[in-house]
Amino acid sequence: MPEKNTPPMVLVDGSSYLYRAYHVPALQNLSTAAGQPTGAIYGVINMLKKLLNDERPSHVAVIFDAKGETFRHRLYKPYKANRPPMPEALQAQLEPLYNIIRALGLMLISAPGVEADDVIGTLATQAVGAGYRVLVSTGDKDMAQLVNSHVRLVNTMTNTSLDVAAVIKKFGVRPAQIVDYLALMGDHSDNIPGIPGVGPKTAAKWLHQYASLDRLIKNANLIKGKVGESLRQHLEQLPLARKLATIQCDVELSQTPDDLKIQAADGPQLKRLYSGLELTSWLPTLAVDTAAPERRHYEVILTHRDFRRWLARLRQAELVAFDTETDSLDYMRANVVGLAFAVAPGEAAYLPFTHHYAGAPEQLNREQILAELEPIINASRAKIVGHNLKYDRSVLLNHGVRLDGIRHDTMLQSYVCNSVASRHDLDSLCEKHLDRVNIHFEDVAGKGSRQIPFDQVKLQQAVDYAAEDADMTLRLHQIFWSELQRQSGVRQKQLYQTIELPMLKVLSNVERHGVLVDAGQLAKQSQQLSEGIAGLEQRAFELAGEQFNLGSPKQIREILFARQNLPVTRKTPRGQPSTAEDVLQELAATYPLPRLLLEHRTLSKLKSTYTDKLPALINATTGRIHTSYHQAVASTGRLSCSDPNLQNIPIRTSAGRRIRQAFVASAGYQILAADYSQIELRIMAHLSQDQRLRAAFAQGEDVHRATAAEILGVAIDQVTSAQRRAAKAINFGLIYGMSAFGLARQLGITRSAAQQYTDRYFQRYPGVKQYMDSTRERARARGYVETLFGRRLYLPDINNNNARQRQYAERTAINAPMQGTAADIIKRAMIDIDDWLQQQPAAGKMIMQVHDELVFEVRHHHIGRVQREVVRRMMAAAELSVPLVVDAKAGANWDEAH
DNA sequence: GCCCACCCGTAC
DNA sequence: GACGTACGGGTGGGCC
Repeated sequence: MPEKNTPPMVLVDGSSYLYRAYHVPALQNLSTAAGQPTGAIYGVINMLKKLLNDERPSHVAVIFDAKGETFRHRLYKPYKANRPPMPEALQAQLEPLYNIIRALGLMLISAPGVEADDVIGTLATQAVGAGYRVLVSTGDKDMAQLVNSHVRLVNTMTNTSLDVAAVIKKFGVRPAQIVDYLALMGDHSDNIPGIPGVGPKTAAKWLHQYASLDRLIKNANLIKGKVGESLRQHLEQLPLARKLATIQCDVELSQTPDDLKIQAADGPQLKRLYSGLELTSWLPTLAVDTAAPERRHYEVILTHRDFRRWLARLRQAELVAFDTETDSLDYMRANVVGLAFAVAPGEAAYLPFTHHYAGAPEQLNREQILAELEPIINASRAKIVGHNLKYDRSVLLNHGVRLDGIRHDTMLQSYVCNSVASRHDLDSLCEKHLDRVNIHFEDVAGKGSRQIPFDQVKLQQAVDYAAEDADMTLRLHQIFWSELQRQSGVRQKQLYQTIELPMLKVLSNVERHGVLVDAGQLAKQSQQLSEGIAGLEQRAFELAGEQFNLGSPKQIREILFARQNLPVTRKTPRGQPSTAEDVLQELAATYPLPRLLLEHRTLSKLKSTYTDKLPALINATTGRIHTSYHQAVASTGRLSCSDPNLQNIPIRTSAGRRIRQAFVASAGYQILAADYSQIELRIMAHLSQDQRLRAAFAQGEDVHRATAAEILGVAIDQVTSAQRRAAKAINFGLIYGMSAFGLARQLGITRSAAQQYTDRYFQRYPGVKQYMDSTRERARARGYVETLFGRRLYLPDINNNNARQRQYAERTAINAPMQGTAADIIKRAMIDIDDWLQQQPAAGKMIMQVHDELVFEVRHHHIGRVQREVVRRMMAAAELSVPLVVDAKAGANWDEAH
């Protein structure tokens, strides 16, 4: 019996592919500069590649019709007589196409005197006899006669597949009746006449009624009506038509099924062929094409005997790709449902523990097996490679098992190789780097309301999915690791190994410890906010003269600009009148309603995003909030976090700060907050080496005040608060690559005034000007910018002809080195501090990172020592040519610690 | 009911 | 069009 899990044999109807590709309009003009047509080649090879990727066969033959007469011509002179000869443009593509197929390591068969159909029929029959599962790839419906429980048709173009049931559904007859069905209908393209007036419906109906052509012929007299008459008139042609439609399954061939095993591809030959045909888009895929023919051997581990065998393999392996399957995305609540390992490409296993559904087999004991595995996954000689192992580490800790033997994480590898890539999840990386589409979680577990937890997924599917993920992780590691080995990747490799990999564990510790929030306090605030919101609503309704939804920009727009005819000063990117904060702020000077809307927005934001949301996220077991830090999201190297986002807790307004008061410490502890002062401007001073800016920091001046004094030409102690505010806006604007227009808008001044400010700034700080110019220039020349520690940020649009996109890339080029270097520095500090804190577990824990700030929960009597040590280590995280200043303060809650 | 774009606002 | 990096809430439209 062919195993469902073993790779299939694929028999490709090359001729059917060839004609279809030739007639694709988009491919018809494809040719080399010298005029060699290549469209059909391109189309056929693409379809083949897709087929190989989709079906992953172990054996393949691509079969073409050869020249010359066949037995069908001898039986029936007019056979295929109305076929025009092969067009010259197609003829010319045959030899190169054959050569590529052979170079790909695939068996090519073109046997004179035998039609492709008969070759396929014969091979399929022999292969099934030898125990293979066979897929016939074709668009030709005649082949449906070959279908049985071991043979399926696949249509690569339409992505459909026909098994016995599908044949019955599609044609209304069983595969064995297809020949009779075809004989009744005839085949115009082969010039075989059918019974006039008989189409698919009638043919199927008759065969349903009489089971076979023979019995139909015997009962032809019983058929009524015009078609019955027609049948009786053409009865004598049916046996011949049947013979012509029957695929021969016993022709003489020089190949046996075993000969069709995929061979190693000939890389150099493929390269020559692709280059010669100017199919340059395929050159980058050569690595995939020429990879050793894929072996896939995925096992399920259900017995102790199998487990022992795999344990030995895991012990022996230099690297083990590892993945946990769980019942939840919440890393604090998730339970391990099963584990997947890969020890070599294609060699993977899934070890299920707790799959339960009707008929699920007995599985090994989770706790016992995890205990036996711990020496491997927690070994000091780390050998575990995984994808986003922070999650797996956490989940295993839920079972008391440590996963600290982490050697590599492919998500972090992808991130350091190219942080700009939009996504670094396993599925995306497989598509991008392995040129393959994985089984997605949704494919096995469903999505939305229909999603089932992984422990209810059938083992068969779970093995395919989980083992594949481990397998792919190992393969991705090989790709990324060789990229990082290259000379050009030396700094990224350093960054990966000394910053990103160690950060994984630090963040895991921070996440798992969590943050204590006072739910009672927040509930009280929610209540007060509700009252405030209700009051504002009432007053707004009175002013508007009608009720409306204050939370709907669309309705606000209607009330303000249509009903009350307030002036439109700014529009949204979609051309709608903007109701954004600064616009309402301006209108509030003249009209009463905008002020109410602003206050309403502030209050409802605080309520919905913070005071309502945070208590809902408290973990029932720990009583604390456990956020998720994302280490591979922000393109500059910063962290981000979600569920909840603790990096945007309000601070600027007093109502907002009350939320910070709810971030508290447990009994006997205090909150300690330590933040870098002006770190990005200091980095700008360091990177630009501007003398005046460096001097300001060296002398410990208030940098915004100093900037104001410089550009306004006043003494430093004469700077007014408005002047300082303007200088601060300029300083921030510089970091963000802001234009004079943006500065003008920010400060509410004219564009020319803003231009004067920036001109004056660059006059006084020429080093900064030079640095900005050279950064843009280098970005244009190299296509990327980098941080002090070698983190690279690619800027594909830096030379884009579209001014908008190009300017956007230029602003990123200015901002990324500063923002990114700051991110590198605080990460270095976190690693160092975490290391130190691990040695004094009683002193306290790191609980949050907010870009330039670290927050700790520290035992009372350790505060002084921890504060000194934290500040010292943060300052020592980088050696800049200006001082790195850290402010720190302890308090009963996060607000007090500022 | 689910998904997504849009607008807006919070942080650094 | 015009200031970088994030996350997320509410609305409202489209889709099933």
